[in-house]
Amino acid sequence: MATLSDVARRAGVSPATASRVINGSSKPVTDDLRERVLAAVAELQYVPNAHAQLLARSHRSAVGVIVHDVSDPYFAEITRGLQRVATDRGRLLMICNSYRDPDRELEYVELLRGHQVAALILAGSGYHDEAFTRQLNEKLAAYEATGGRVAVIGRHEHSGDAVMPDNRAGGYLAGRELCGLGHRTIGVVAGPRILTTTTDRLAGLRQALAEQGRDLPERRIRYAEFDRDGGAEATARLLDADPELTAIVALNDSMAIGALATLRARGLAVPQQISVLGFDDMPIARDVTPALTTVRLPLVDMGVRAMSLVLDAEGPAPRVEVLPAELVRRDTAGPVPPAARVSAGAAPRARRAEADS
Amino acid sequence: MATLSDVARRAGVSPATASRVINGSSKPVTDDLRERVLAAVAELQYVPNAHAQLLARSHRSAVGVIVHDVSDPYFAEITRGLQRVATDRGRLLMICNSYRDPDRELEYVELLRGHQVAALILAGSGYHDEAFTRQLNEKLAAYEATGGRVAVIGRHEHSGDAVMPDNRAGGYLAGRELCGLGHRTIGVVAGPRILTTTTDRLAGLRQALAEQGRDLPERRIRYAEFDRDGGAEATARLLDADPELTAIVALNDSMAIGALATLRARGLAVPQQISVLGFDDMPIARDVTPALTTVRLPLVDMGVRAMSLVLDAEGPAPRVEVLPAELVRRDTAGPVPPAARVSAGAAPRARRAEADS
DNA sequence: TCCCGGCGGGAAAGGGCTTTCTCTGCGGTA
DNA sequence: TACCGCAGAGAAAGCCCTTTCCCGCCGGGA
Repeated sequence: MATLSDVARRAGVSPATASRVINGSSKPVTDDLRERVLAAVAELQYVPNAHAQLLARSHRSAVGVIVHDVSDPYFAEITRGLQRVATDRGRLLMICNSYRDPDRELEYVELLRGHQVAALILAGSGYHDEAFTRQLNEKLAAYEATGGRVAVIGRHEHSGDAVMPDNRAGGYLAGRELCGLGHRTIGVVAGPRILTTTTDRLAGLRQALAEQGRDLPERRIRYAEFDRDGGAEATARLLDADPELTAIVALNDSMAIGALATLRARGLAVPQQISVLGFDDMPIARDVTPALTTVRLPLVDMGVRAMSLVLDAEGPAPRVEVLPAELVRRDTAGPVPPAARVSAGAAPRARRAEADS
Repeated sequence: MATLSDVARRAGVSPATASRVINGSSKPVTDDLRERVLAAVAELQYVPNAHAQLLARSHRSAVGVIVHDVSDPYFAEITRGLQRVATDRGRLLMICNSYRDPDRELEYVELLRGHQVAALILAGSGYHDEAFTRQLNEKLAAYEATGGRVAVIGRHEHSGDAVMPDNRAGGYLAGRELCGLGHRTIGVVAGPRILTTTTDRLAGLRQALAEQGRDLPERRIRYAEFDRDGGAEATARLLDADPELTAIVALNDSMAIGALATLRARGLAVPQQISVLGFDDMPIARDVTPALTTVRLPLVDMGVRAMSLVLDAEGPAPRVEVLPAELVRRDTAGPVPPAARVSAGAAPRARRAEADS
């Protein structure tokens, strides 16, 4: 691997001059030397050692991002927003997938700190886990103490800058919509209960139902992985336990798609026999059939805001931006089927029997 | 930011000793000193500067990956495979999105070289572009000359190790399936014509049709972006020009989903009135309605193979692994509708008229 | 003619870490 | 008791850059 002094030697100049030419330093260099250096660079296919540069320059430029999984559309969209701003400002992004493993998350904070990132963005749900939260906060505090900037997306645990989707309001929107359509027996396909995202969305849902004088019993909630297969499985369990369900709220769109798959397999017509509501409005939501009614979160915008927060000069107080959720009506949510409206027992049961055959 | 010498000073030892403790060097250190160092590390929240480490150690460990876009399911799956192997071997991955911009691709090769990656993996389609191909090859050659390992996935341009999905055979499979179902007027929704993936798949398709004594005229091909919206748009153009189409082959699943959307909007029933075939078999393919008939590529496995190629000791000749494509029959491809079988003109035209109303 | 200012270039000092080499001090053998 | 060998710790030499500081030289003004 050619080094700067190789280039300098070949060009017959000092490393200092070579460096100045290569980096377009403000210090003037005669055209003659400049050309010789450039020629040497080309001949040797010289590429500066990024680590040596980072070490020599003091200013840090890259930004670290920790997400659950970039290939999950939820995070893919957020990342798109992060990227957009980062690219505009000439920042490099280092993206790490924690796969929702708290330990890995902690490790990545260290790793990114070690890589001297100028800022750190954690996206995804927080955990109901005191010990972990404390550890993470300590690490983040230590990082901030050395001048690092931190922002979180959708996580309560950090006391600093944050972009918060209004999960609770979103849950409320879902609940109100379903109540408005006359649904009374609503099942929930939820993500892991340790995630604050799950509990926040549930809380909003509960509130909407409470306003109608109803509650959401635990037996109508099934917790599973926050993905397609988790949704399919949870829906199956829900249906087995409670055949008279007229609506299912999935706490994210991936789960909703799984729910749709299970419903289709069981021959239940959506929305004629049973309604489904998703959450997030990821791009594929409009392309499933029937197109998914869901609660939209401004995912890309969340990324944009978070990156701006972290790159812009620090404001006075910790800045928290709450971004609103919005209901997107498509084709999976409809009025309660007439049979269910009359009796909450007999008719749906018959339906189930026929569906499972 | 605490440095190693801060730790050493606090522990009352030399930096050398501190380094040995922290890295678990083979050189023995007394328990007393070891504990003092560890305590100092904890108190100072010390994290080694990764750049300084990389600079001081000679051996390179990270692997660079250049893909079109990780959030595109095609690449997400490949990346999953890459990750799996990399994680098993304790390698860090640096993933870069080129967004299919050749210049950016070139830049990323430099960037990753500058970051001293031990190996480089380029995934995605090659380009029909002599100049670019030559430039890329030069850069890769220069990198390999300094001991870097390179593997490409699905790209012809590189003469070294490669993992090649059998795009041509896949195209052939698609063509044969449709011929077998009796289709004679087949439209193609293709990706950018500058991509070798597009032309390879088309070539296979042509070959299958040729065996039945048919050809695939250019007017039945529409080139667009390799994504959902590209597919939707190309399908619309295809239908406008050729209403008597009984089948559409989309050259990847994203485009197929776009095609389905357009068909739905125009009220054409799939597969009763028109069949659709996808390509890749990305995870969502089974969840659209009707579930997508498609040509499966072993995406995760492609990633696994490529990473293994690059991390395993170099074999003698450049190793090229061709991975087979496989037809997955689901619900979007059916026999030619009776009307079309009789007349290739009148009936479908009527159908179109009704659909557009 | 002399001096000064400024420009273009190089020497050298880091930046934070690893690792070889060297040194000290101890126990053991002759 | 003198010497050897080795274990454990430190000194110092890089790794490859950037950047400050300094030096020599040239032109211009007095």
